[in-house]
Amino acid sequence: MRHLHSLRYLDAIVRAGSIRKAAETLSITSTALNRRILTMEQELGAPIFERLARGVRLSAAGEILIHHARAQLADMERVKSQISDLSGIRRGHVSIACSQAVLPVFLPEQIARYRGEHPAVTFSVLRRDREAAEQALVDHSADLALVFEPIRFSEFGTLLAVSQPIHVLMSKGHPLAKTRSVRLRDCLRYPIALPSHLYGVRSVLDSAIVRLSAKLRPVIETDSFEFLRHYARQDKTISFQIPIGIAQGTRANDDVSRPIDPRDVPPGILYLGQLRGRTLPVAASRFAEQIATALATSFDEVGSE
Amino acid sequence: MRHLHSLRYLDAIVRAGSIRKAAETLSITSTALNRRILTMEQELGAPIFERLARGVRLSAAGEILIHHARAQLADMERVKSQISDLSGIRRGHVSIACSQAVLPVFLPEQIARYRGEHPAVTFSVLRRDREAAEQALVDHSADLALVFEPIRFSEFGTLLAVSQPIHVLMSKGHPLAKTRSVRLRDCLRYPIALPSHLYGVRSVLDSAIVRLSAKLRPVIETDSFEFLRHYARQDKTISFQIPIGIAQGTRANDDVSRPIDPRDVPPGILYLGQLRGRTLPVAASRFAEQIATALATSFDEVGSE
DNA sequence: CCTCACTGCTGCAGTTTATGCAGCGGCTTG
DNA sequence: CAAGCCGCTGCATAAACTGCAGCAGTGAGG
Repeated sequence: MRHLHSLRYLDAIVRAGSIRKAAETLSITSTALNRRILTMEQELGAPIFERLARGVRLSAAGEILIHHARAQLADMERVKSQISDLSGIRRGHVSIACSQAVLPVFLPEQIARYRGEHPAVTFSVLRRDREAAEQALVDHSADLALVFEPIRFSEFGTLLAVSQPIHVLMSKGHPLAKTRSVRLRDCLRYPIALPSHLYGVRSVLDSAIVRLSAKLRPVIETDSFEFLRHYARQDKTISFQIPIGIAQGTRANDDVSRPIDPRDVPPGILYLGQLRGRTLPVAASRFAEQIATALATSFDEVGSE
Repeated sequence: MRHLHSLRYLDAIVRAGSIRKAAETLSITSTALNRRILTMEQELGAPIFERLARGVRLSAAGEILIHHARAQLADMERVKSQISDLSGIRRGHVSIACSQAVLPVFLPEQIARYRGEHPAVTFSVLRRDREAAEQALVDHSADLALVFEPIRFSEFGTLLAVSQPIHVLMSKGHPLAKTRSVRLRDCLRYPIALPSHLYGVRSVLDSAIVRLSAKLRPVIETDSFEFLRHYARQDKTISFQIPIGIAQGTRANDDVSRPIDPRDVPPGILYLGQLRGRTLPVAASRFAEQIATALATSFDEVGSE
């Protein structure tokens, strides 16, 4: 819709940090962009940006406005998708911000399944740590978030929450693999590879370790689970992961996982959520329903709030 | 803001029912308006209006769009008011839809008081029956609603609810005025003037009467409380009203009011509310706070929901 | 200290978009 | 069947937007 161009421009400037850069990405001249901002500021009666030597920064008024603008843009998408839906065409776009754990198995499966039914729907998958995921909801760069142990909750509207007990990951022949369930103390006797503090698995482990008045001494600390998994296969280190991140039933899998005894480490929680109070586009809403049922059937649901 | 013109036009057409009529009220030609709609429909990929011989009517897609448009327009007002508020100027506009009962005394007082502090704020007061009040919230023609015994609740977000026992209204010398409280049966012995079924007072009375297995036989039935009050002064009829509608402590008042015994007629409830989930403009929000405290101090608050 | 790269901003000209006028055909109503 | 609306279209005009070239201000780096 033409009438939203100003808002799109605004958004681009905020993201780019300067009018000229934004003009490039929008493939118009900085002149046009600059003028639009000037007229908007005049209409508004207040400056939207502070002018700095290296670009522009949102003023207080601008902060309010950009929030409104992004909401408008997202809402327009929703309207369009609802109208498309009216004529029977299930098209649209779903953007989802998620923790790494759902990337290898769960999300690919789910998206493939959804697109099997609705091939006209496209997806964006944003890998975001737990704090950034909520931010993505706020600035409407994501419709949905699927996050393990999120940090802040103010703008997060929970759709579903499921329990995710921490599992120990190791190669097949590892001594810990003998028992059904593993005690945390036993883990500490082996070299450990850990995800960085950004991740929920780590924070759950950390607080459990504190209660044990022990200390985690990781041999490897990384923010790539990909690396973690491959490394554990070579060295005899152990690692940790949550069930949704573990490929179940794949044959060519030399890795073994065992749950940690819940007395030692309480299960973490995986949240499916959206921006509080927002009405999602049709496609996003349907997809959310799908993964909600998928989650609810595979894992234990946790009473929300 | 210029970029919202299309939405404003859209809204005007829906209200007017035809493009030509709307064009008049907008003081542009029908050509321009028509063209805007056509291009919007093209951009949208779906017709917004059905064309009839006598004008236009919203299509299904149009219904979705107009809802969005009105929300956007209202939200822009909110943004503007928040930005004005930033620079310390408390300006803005508050539109309130309300039952008649608050018109004579309560609302004039409250608005005057608010405008005493913030003279730059302007008001619209829409007298709406209980059903139309909620409709006004939905189509954003009102920010707030102050309604006695509303009918539907789906889109109504309650801010405060206070109890309003029904009072009997009569002229000074009336026999019923002797006691502190009046039984309903006693009222039935006198000629009665009643508001029409549109009003909450009537509906509360009606259901109470049914329980008494008696019948109301009103001498006068009207939708004007103004008339009701003046008539009761001349004839010896009695009438009914809720406390907030009764001028308390004014000297030049020949009317007397007595509460009906709560065993006969349970108190009705006066609701202050807004559109569920909407963020109000600053002025409306402040004003709502003011009347909420005013209501809470004068009357008994009722646990919401 | 000076240079240099980068910023936002402005006057002018060209282009695109929106508007207004007159008029057509279709429909309902009296 | 005529009158009165209605939405819609071709054409000319008015308004808005865009692009080019160039200016002044600012901060980083040598």
